[in-house]
Amino acid sequence: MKAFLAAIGSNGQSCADCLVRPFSICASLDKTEMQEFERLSRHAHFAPCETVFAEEEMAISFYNLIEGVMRLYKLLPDGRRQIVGFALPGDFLGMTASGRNAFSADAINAVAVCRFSKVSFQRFAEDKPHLLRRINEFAIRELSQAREHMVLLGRRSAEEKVATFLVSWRDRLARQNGASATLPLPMSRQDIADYLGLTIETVSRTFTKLERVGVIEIISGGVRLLDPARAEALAAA
Amino acid sequence: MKAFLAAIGSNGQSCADCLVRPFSICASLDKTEMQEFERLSRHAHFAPCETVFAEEEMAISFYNLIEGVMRLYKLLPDGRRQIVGFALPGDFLGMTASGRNAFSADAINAVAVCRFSKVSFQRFAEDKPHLLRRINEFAIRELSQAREHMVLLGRRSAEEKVATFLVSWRDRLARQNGASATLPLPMSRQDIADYLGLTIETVSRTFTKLERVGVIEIISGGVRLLDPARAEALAAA
DNA sequence: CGGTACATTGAGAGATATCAACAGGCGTGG
DNA sequence: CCACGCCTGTTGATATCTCTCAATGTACCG
Repeated sequence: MKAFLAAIGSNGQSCADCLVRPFSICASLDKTEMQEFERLSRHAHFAPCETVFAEEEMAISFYNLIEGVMRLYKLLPDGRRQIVGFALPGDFLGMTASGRNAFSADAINAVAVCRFSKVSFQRFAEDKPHLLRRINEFAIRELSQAREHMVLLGRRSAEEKVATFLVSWRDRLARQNGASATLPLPMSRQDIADYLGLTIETVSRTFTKLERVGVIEIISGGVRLLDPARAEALAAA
Repeated sequence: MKAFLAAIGSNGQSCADCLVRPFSICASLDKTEMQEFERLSRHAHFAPCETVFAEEEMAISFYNLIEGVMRLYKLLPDGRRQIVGFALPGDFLGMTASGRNAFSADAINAVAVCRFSKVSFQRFAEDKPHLLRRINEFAIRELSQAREHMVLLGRRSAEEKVATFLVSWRDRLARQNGASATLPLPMSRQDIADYLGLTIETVSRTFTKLERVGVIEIISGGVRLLDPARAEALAAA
């Protein structure tokens, strides 16, 4: 299962053989731009649970996630946590409205990123409308995901939340690896709970329930989607 | 109270005396660009409860909201509704990832918009990186609001939700009209409930409770914030 | 083999939803 | 100008879902 997720992404040193390029903002760059762009970037690696950046911190870098999964979250003063998204290879992080990060980002498993200083990135992007448009598309896609998630958080039951999560996680992974009934879930139950606005116990119970009715099989490090049609129905659109 | 909200925005025919320009994407345009831009736009008016555009519909226009308040919402197949935001004068609507609207938009009170066909807008914006960047900023700001709202939906109690809503609604209005203890609430209790992921009864009870403890006074068409500090404390950051 | 962190399961409490009745404001029409 | 009806909002009683607290189980790692 680990190998499965590790297969997403690239350990290559060069953009030329970067496996996530087609999914990343870099896909908008031509060969020459790419070479210039490559010189601006530094690879960085993070171990599981390491923090890549924290909320409220000055945001001085952009990141292209090239390998691994990250959790993006916000904390309330009393420690309650809401995970606002999981980042997968190809995702672009670091855009802010205020200059400070709007959320924190941790590595869930081993993570590799391309890091760019904002100033050099912005100088590079300045006169490249195609890159700006691509970044804009990414922002709009995230916005659309965020709104979809608001519906989940505000209006769905626990069962619908979990089913929706599994189905859309499958769909996201499928875009990179092709379809599979076996879903790796590198994040903990607590992460899933904080993503869905539930407690860990409710998530656990709901998983068990879905297994009992034959929709999923709980396996080490993930689940197998035994009855995807049923799961989609439970997700209620 | 109606006059209060109507004062936001402009009935003027020309961009030159448009009151929302400094808040809108137009602020990034110089005088010449503005004049060209003006020729691309058509004013349109919507009566309370009229739908400006609907989810899933092909999105062929962009909109600058210049007067009034709109509710932006998504529906589940069984009719459950989640309001993903309220739009105020200056807000820019119509960006999509897929070409289809990700949500529906209704006028709450009398609404005036500048409407642009996407094709002419995109032709106009093509070689204007400053406009692209401005639009990008708007998208990122919305993204940041969306994530803040996820925290509210997933992790806050009813009382915290209502208090947070009142405080941030006040702050949004203050940005346009200056601070005031009197908050117009042009949206219905049902709208507020669907925004906060609650039922109308819970919203009503919570308003009453906040009034009983002296935090607000419920008045026709809105509330008066009697104890803003207390409201902020109840909002839990 | 024991410890620790994570996950599951159970019992009970509590917050919010649901169902139902009532009140108040506003416009309409007599 | 008043009465009626409708729509929105409020309040109450009860139900239910999810949370909380607690115990047990399980996998991984030293």
